[in-house]
Amino acid sequence: MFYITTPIYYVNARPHLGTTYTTVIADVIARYYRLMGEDTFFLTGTDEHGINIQRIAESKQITPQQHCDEISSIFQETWRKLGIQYDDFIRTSEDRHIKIVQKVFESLLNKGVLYKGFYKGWYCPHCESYYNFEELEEANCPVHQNKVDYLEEETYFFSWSKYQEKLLEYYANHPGFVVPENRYREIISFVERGLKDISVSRTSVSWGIPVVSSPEHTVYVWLDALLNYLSAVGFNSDGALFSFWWPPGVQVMAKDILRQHAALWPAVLMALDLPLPGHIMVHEYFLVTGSRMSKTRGNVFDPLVLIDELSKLSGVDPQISTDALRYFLIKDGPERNDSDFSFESFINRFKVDLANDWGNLINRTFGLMLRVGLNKVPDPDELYDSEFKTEIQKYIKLYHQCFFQLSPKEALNQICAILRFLNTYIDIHRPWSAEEKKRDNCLYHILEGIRIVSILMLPFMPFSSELILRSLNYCTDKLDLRTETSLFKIKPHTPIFLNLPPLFPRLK
RNA sequence: GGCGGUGUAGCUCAGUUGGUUAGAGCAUACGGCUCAUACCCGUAGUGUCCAGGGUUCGAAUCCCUGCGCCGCCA
Repeated sequence: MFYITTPIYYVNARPHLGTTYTTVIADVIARYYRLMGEDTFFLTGTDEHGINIQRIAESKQITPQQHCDEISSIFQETWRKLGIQYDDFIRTSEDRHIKIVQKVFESLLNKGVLYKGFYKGWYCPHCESYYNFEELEEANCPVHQNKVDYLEEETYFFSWSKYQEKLLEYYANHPGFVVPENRYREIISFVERGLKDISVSRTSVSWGIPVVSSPEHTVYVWLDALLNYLSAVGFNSDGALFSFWWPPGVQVMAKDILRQHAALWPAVLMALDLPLPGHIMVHEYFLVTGSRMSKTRGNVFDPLVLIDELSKLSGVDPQISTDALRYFLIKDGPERNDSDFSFESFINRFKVDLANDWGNLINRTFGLMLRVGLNKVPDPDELYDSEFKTEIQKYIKLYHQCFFQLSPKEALNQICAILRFLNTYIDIHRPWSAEEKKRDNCLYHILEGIRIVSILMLPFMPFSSELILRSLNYCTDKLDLRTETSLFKIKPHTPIFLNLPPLFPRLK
């Protein structure tokens, strides 16, 4: 049983490379677990409340709900095109979510971890937070430089401070709770410096979930948003479903929301007496020539445009371009450090790894078979190469370890190592000039290597991997990664379809 | 200003609890191959491991100081 989530994305903008990266990571891990035979539940969705959305809708002269419907469907469409295999897509404006949030709010009230107080100060609608006068820059928001309003409002506070010690104890007992380790240390240090109770309701925001016992309040967007992880799996509504999936094994996100997920969210769960997620997995940012992607800078990349561009350049099917983008994101994405994105680096990855190494390996193998008139898997004549086996098994083992350590990037690097090994293997055995038996033996091993790489590649590049496996006449239905990657499973004399055009054509 | 992160080859990065000549990929150069998408394979490198000091038989690794960049907070 494995439950994995992405954050729900705020509907103030369309999907971009950053949200795509987070979602692809989660999808890769989810696919991996499914292939490992686990029951897997992958959740993503959209976060739709708050004053920002209210204002955007006003400026577009539509209702907030209309605006949310529009953006939310763009997210769903984008993920579908990127091959994101989510099991559920939750929206915070849905009834099922609203009801749970309301129930949870009341139960937190009953438990005495929420209390009424007053919040006052200068409020920035973009930050959704208050500032002291001294913090303002020329009476404007220090972050956004826009006008701030003096507000004093009644609000509910969550007794975050009560959980400080419990959180620290939990971190100490669960070293892998936040991954990677530098973020784990960061959150400990944050909590050690002291938690202040935080406001979890607003009276000034109408586009939100009303508090049942006090309907002039709406639930603060952060609390609202975090609770999606509960409502999607039937907390307080479907006990069997909930106890089956809870808690999440992995929750993926970018570093900007570490604090909410690694300190606030666990405290809320503790208040509800619920088990905490296994791992909060944090990644870094994509940069564009050294600075952060943002709408105002105008340097935001749309994943669908990138796919389109690649297809135009290479003439490949959009599904292949999608695979290429997924590959690029995992291979070059900011798993542990911020990293620069450029269209050139994307194209370069396509050329070097996919066209030259992976695509070409298949092409040269199939081409050779065609040339010598083979259209079936050749017979190795019982001469299985044990060094070949040992070498590949070594990388497969590492591949699993990398997934276990939540590093899809490193897992992918193990596949690349196999590819290099296979290309070298052909060069050493020279099947094009070897006598027939040796030639067939070599080709058998190479085909087996291609089969294994395709299977290992399934979480990363689902479309192309399936295409290759199908041309090897290899059944991919309910494929189990654990059993299907044992060596020498490809059967001699199986007819294979060699007329596969270059999957990743070389670009000019 | 405080807290945290980070600084390793031209580029992107890996370096496990201190332990021989500091590694990988890309890019570069040279050689080989010619089945293949002018691909692939092999060889070669180059490094003030940000700087300075300290601990140690021994430091990229631990400690102190400074500098650069990033994030969060004030």
